[in-house]
Amino acid sequence: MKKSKEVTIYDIASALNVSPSTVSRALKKHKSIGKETIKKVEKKATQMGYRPNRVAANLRTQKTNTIGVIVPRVDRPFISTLISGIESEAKAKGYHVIFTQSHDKIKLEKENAKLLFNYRVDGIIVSLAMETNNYDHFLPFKDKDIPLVFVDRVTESLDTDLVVIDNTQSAQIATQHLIDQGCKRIAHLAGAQHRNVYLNRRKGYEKALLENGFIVEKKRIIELKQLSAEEGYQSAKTLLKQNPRPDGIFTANDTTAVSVIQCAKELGIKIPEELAVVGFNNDPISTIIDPALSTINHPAREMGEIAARQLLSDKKDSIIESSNIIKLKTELIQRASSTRIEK
Amino acid sequence: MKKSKEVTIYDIASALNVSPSTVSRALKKHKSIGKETIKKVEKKATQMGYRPNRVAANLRTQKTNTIGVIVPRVDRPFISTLISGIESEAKAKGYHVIFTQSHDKIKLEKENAKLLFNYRVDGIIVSLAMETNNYDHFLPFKDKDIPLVFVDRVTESLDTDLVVIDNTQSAQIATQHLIDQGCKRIAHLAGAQHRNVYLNRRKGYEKALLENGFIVEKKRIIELKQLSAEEGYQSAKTLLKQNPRPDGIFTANDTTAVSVIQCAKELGIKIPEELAVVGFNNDPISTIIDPALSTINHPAREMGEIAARQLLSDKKDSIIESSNIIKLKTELIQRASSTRIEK
DNA sequence: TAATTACACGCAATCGATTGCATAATATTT
DNA sequence: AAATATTATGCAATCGATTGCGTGTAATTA
Repeated sequence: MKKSKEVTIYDIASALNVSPSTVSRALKKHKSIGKETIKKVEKKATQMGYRPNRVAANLRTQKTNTIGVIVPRVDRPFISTLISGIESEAKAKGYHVIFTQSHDKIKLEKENAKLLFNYRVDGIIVSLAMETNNYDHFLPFKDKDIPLVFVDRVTESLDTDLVVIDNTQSAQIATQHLIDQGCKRIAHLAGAQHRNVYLNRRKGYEKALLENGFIVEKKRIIELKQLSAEEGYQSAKTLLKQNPRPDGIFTANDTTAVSVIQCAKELGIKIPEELAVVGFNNDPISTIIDPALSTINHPAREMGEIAARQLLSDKKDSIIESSNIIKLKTELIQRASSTRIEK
Repeated sequence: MKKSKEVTIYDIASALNVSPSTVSRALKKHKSIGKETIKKVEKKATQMGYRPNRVAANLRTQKTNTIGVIVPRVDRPFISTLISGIESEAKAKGYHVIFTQSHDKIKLEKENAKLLFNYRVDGIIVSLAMETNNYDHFLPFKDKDIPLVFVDRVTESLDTDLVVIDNTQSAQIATQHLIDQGCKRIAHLAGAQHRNVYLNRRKGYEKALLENGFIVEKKRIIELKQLSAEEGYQSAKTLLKQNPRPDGIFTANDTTAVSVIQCAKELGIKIPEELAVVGFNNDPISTIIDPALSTINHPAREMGEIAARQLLSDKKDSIIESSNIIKLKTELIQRASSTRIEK
């Protein structure tokens, strides 16, 4: 198999007896090049099978038209939808996406940040690993003025743009909803408390309780490291053995909410009559579980799109050096798992 | 905000009074460089905050250490897991991944192929768009001897490596299972028949029927364009209104299988007693639906890993110019939706 | 001591496209 | 007709790292 040689603008140039600069400009339809020449060059280029070498162009222009993405892992509904949004928006603006996974490990997150930097991406979008508690690996980006946007799992410590939802308010609404449905003993399955999203969801839960004259009871709050199905199931067991038993549970994600429902079903506890459940994320599984799960809809795709838009918006123009915190709206989706009172 | 200047090997060189080539080699721990010098250079490099410019290196070496990926869309369990596998394996071999989505449109697939080519990726992995029926946009890769691997939704027409599962056999096993459970009238929700995966699943379905002395009835096979939940629901309605009604359904994916179950439940049809259902993919929803869905487990992550491994394996060494078709094993996961006879 | 080998490093070209600064040719204005 | 503007194109440096080839010095061998 013969590998055909790379065709460059030099080849086109000599075939046409013009200079490489003319070819370069012609291919960009630069106005200083004659119409005839442009046509000639374009024709020859396709005829010779020319393909512009972006690597060379990138080196010269100091721009790669590529953005890097670091997420915990792509095989989760929220993240894959988020990424899909990022990719769509980036593509619309002529950018490509290099994505990497941290697998929720700070070590991998650091490595990825380094590699993306070395690839000279024009910006990066990050959703932090569960583990991450130090943010120095992002400093080189700040130092070089490379746009950096955090999404969902964020930190404010770097003074960058943030795209988030109002976790506190969402959780408060979810909890208030349980209260409105007549729940008296509401438990909460929380996530790692050093991650803003889970901390705020817990805060919202507590806020709702307090505003309604309930007390916050420690034994009704369980913090889970990963919010996995297994953890959810175990915690549900613990909670549902309590006496008196919780009659409502708000969980920090849908995965654990589903586990709660499954566990309750096994124990013969009726949902929503004896136990009302509200999750968070509006994952596909929330509509499949029976009874369907009430949950908070997280606008994943929009978050991705906005993050990309924010990243690629030309900040240089504006004199204001603001670090925006963009908060997107969520909505409570009420389904059977929490509907005791008909609307 | 002052953007700090790029530090290059030239800067390190002049700071140390050595040549750039020495710095370059020292950073690579080239054996022809003295130990002392290597240490000096490394120290200075970190001290000056040097970050190698991969773009420049890529241009010079004609290698980008990047592989491109084109998939229909990432926000599906199978695909996101596949990608996760690709990324993990690629990373382990020092490669990065640029991924793109075709959204099941050939036009986008073409654009993506072009862009990835222009970025001079070292190889690409593709899972075809639903629409794609012409493969010329991949010829430039073949022409330049850039490794090209198709996964799952493949074509044999380009004589490349393929990573697939045995769809025919899997479908046959699934259908045979329904027969073994006593089903007499087995229907099939099929996917677009010009895509190998769906064609073969249908073939396997038919094969099982014929081998058991059943006849293949057209009215029991419905071809769906997208295999979406809505399509699945509508088709289920159609099938379940037939007289006599099917007592078993094998669907080309889990999404539609779940729709079938939901539809049947609404119609008061008992599963699995009156209707046994088997899906395909082993998506998360298959364990959430009640009754749990029997399905074919698709080794998504392994497929991604193997595709990447295959792509990056050094073919140059081997004299044999084989285009491998790697077939991975699947397994039938029997759950309640099809269990009439206790094992 | 002379000759050979090993070691450590520098020179300069190269990868392919871009672009500021000429320059030549033609067109327009005065 | 001379001066100026416009149009079309070329020259050559540049982006930053890599690498084949060459060379000077020190170490080893005959």
